[in-house]
Amino acid sequence: MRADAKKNYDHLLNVARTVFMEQGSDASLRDIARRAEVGLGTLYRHFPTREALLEALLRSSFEALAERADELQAADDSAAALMEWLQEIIAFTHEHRGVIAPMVSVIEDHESALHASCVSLRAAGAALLSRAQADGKARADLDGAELFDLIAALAWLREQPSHASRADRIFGIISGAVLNTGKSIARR
Amino acid sequence: MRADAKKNYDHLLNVARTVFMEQGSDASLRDIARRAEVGLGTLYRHFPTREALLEALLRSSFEALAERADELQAADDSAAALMEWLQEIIAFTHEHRGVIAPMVSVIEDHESALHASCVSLRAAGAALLSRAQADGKARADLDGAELFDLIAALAWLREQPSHASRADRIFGIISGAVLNTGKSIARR
DNA sequence: ACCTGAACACCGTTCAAGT
DNA sequence: ACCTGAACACCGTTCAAGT
Repeated sequence: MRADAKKNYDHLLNVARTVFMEQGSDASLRDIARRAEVGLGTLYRHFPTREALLEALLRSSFEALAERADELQAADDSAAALMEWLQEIIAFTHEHRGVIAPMVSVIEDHESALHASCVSLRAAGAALLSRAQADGKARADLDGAELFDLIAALAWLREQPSHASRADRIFGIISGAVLNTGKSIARR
Repeated sequence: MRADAKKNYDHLLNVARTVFMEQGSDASLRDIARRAEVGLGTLYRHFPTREALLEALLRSSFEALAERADELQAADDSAAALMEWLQEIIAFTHEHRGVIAPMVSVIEDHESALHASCVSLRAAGAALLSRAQADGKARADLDGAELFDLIAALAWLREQPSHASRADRIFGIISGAVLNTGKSIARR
C-alpha cells in the first residue's frame, strides 16, 4: 500500500472507532468520511462495505475473545469457564452497540468480510460448551449454533435501554438454561 | 372525521398493512403514501409517527392477544396455557417482522402511541405467569417485565433468517427456563 | 495508484399554499 | 378542515475526472 493510502486507511479506522462508539455500528459512513476529512470514495475504496469496516475495526477484539476461550479451556471449572466467556462476549457486544445484528446476519454468508470472525467466535463458544458437556455440567442437547443464538438474543436485549435494569437477571436465566445446575441463579 | 379524510385514513391503513407485510415494520413511509396515492403530508396528518401507524394497524391484534390470554386463564393446565400464549405472541411478531424493536423501545415511553398496547401485552403475559407460579409450575423468581424481555429476545431472534432452523429448539430452551419442569424439552 | 466529490436514487419531516 | 408536494437535511453507493 502506498504511504498516503496507508495513512488514510489508518486514520479512517481511528475515526470509525470513535464514531461507532458514539453512535453505534449503524452510524453514517458519510459522517465517518467527513470527520476523517477524506473523500467518500476513499472510504469505499478501503472498506467496500460496512461489514468490511467493522471487521477491520474489531478483528483484534474477535481474536482476543477467541484466545480468551482457549485460555478458559484450561480452567478447573468448565461450567464457570463457559459462564465467564459468555459474560465477556456479552460485555463486548454491549460495548459495541449495533454489532450483533450484522454478526448474526452474516454468519451464513461466506462472502462477507465479517463471516470468518463470527464463525470463529461461534467455534470458540462451542468448544467451551463441549467441555462443560463432557463434564456433565452443561445440558447435552445443545450445540454451538444454539449457543450462538442465545448469545445473540442476550446481546440484542442488552442494547435495549428499557432492559438495562434486568440485564443481569436475564443473563442468569438464559445462561442458567445452558447449565445442568437446575435453576439456581441469584434470588432477589 | 370528514368523509374524504376517513377514506384516506382507511386506505392508508390498508396500504400500510400490505407494505409492512411485504417489507417489515421499517418500510418506507414515503412508499406507503405513494402506493396509497396520497400526499405525504396526509399520511403524517393521520399518523404523526411510525408508531402511531403501527398502533392503528395492530390494535385489534394486540387486543386479540390480550383476550386470548384471558381465555387461557381458564384452561386446566396453567403451564400449558402460558406456553400456548407464548407461542402465539411469537407467531404474531414473526408475522409482523420488525415490530418487536419499536415495541421494546416504547415500553417505557408513556407518550408513544404504541405504549398502551405493549403494556397491555406485558400485563396479559404477567397474569398467565402468575397463575402458573401459583400452581408451582413456573419459576417463582420471575416477573412480567422479565417475561416480556424473554419474549422480545425470542421474537428478535425469530426475525433472523439464519436462526430459522433452530427457532423451535430455542423457543423450547427459553420457555423451558420459565417453567419448573426441569429441562424437559424435545430431544433430537 | 489513489483520491475526490458530484450525481443518482433514495429517506423522514415540516410547512406554505391550495381546495 | 383537509390535502398536496416542494423544501430541507440527511442517507448509501457509484464513477468520471483529476493528481
